[in-house]
Amino acid sequence: MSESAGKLRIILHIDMNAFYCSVHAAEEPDIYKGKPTAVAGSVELRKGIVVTSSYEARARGVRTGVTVRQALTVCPELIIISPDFDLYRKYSRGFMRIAGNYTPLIEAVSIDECFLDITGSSQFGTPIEIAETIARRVKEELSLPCSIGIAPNKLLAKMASDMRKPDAITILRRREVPKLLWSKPCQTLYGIGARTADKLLRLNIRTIGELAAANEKVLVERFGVYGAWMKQAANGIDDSPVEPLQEGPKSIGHTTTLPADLTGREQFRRVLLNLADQTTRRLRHQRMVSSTIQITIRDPDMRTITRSSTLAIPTDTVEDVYRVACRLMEAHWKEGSPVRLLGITLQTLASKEETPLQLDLFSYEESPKKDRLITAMDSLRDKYGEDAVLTAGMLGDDPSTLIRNKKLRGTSLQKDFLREKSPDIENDY
DNA sequence: TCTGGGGTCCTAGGACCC
DNA sequence: TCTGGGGTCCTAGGACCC
Repeated sequence: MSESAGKLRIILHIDMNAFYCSVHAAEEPDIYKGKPTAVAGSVELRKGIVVTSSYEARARGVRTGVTVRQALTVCPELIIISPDFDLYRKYSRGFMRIAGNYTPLIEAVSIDECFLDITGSSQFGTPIEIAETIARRVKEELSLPCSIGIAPNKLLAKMASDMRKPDAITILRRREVPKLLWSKPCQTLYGIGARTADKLLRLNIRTIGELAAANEKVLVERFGVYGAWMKQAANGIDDSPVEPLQEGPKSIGHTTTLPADLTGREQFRRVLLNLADQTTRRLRHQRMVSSTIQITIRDPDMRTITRSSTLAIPTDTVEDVYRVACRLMEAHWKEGSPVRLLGITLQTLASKEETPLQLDLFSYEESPKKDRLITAMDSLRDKYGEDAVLTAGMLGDDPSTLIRNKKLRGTSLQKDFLREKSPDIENDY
C-alpha cells in the first residue's frame, strides 16, 4: 500500500535533545543545569571521545566526536561526565510512557528517539496540539527538552525533528520537500552516510534534488534495491510503517579499546572474562539466552575482524561465553600480534522462558541452585554496584574492570582526567 | 580528525539437505 | 560421482545510525 494509493498518515518523530547531558542536568540540576557538560566514553585520552555535549558546551565549540583533550582545550570549564546507561534507560522509559498515552502505535528507534503514528488520535487534538502536549509533559514531568517533527511519513518526520533544535516542533509536508531539502547535500538524508555520499558524488549527484531527479536505472545498477529506495527518499516518499513491536534486543555486546596494545594471552583472557561477565549479566537481566557468540578483534591499524560460533544449546552463563570466546581467540589470533580492541557480542537471542531448559546430565539437581546463586549475585550488584561481587579472575588491572566501576562518575572524573599522568591512579580503585 | 561503544539490517558465499 | 533447483543455517563483512 503506497502512499499515493493509501490514506494520508500523520507521524511524529520525537528526538530528545542532547539526551545524556540533559538527563544528568535533570537528575542533578545543582551540578549540571545550564553548564557546559559532555558525556565521554572514558577518561583515558586514548579512548576519550565526546559522545554528547550540552547546548552550552556546543556554543563553546564542543562537538560530538572530538577527543576529551580537544574539548577541554576549547572549553576548559567543560564538565566531563561518564555515562550511566541505567539512568538513561530510566528516563527513556519515562518519555516513551508519556508519548504512549496518545497512541498505541509507538516505535522506539533508540534510547532517545521514537516514532508515533497518530493518524487515529484525533480525540487528543490536532497533530500540533498533541505534539505540544507531549513536549510540555516531558518538560514538566522529566525536566527534559525535546524536538518533535510532524510529517506524513517516518522519513520526513525524522528530517523535521532534526531541522530545529532544541525544544521545537516542526511540520514538514511533502510538497515542501523541494524547497526545504533539495538544495542540501545527499548525506543530509537519513539513511545515506559518508560512504554512499562519496559514491553518489562519483555519479555527479551532489544534492538531494539531484538524487531525486537521478535516473533510477543507474541507481539500481549501482546500488541495488538501496538505489531505488534513495530516489524515493529524495522525493520525500517513505511507506515504512510505525512498528510498535519491540521484543527485546537482537544482540547484546561490549567492546573495549585497551589502554595499550596488548600481546599477551593471559591479558586477553582477563579482558574476555570481564566482557563475558558484563554481556551475560545484561542478557540475564533481559531474561534471554544466546546461541551465537561473536568476538571482535581490532589491530593497531584499525583493521577489525569478527569471528563467531553457534552453540547447540543456548546459554546465559559467563562460563559458556568465556570458554567460547577464548576458543575463538585461540583460533584466530596470531600469537604475538598486538591487539587494540576486544569485544564480545551475544547474538541469536531468545527469551529464556520459551527456550527448552538445558538438561545438565551430571548435575541437574544442582542447576536450579546455581541459577539462584547467579540471580542473587546479579541483584547484589544491582543494589551495591558492580564491585559488590567479583569472582576470582575478574580482578586485575585490565580496562574492562575500570569500566564497571560506577564510582567513575560525575565531576570526580574530570579530576581523574586532570591528574591522569600520575602513575598510581589505579590504586584509587 | 587519527578515529568510542552500542546497536540494526543487508548481502553473499558455503555447507547441507531434500 | 553426473548433476537441477530450492531452502535454511552459519559465518563474515559492510553500511548506517545514535
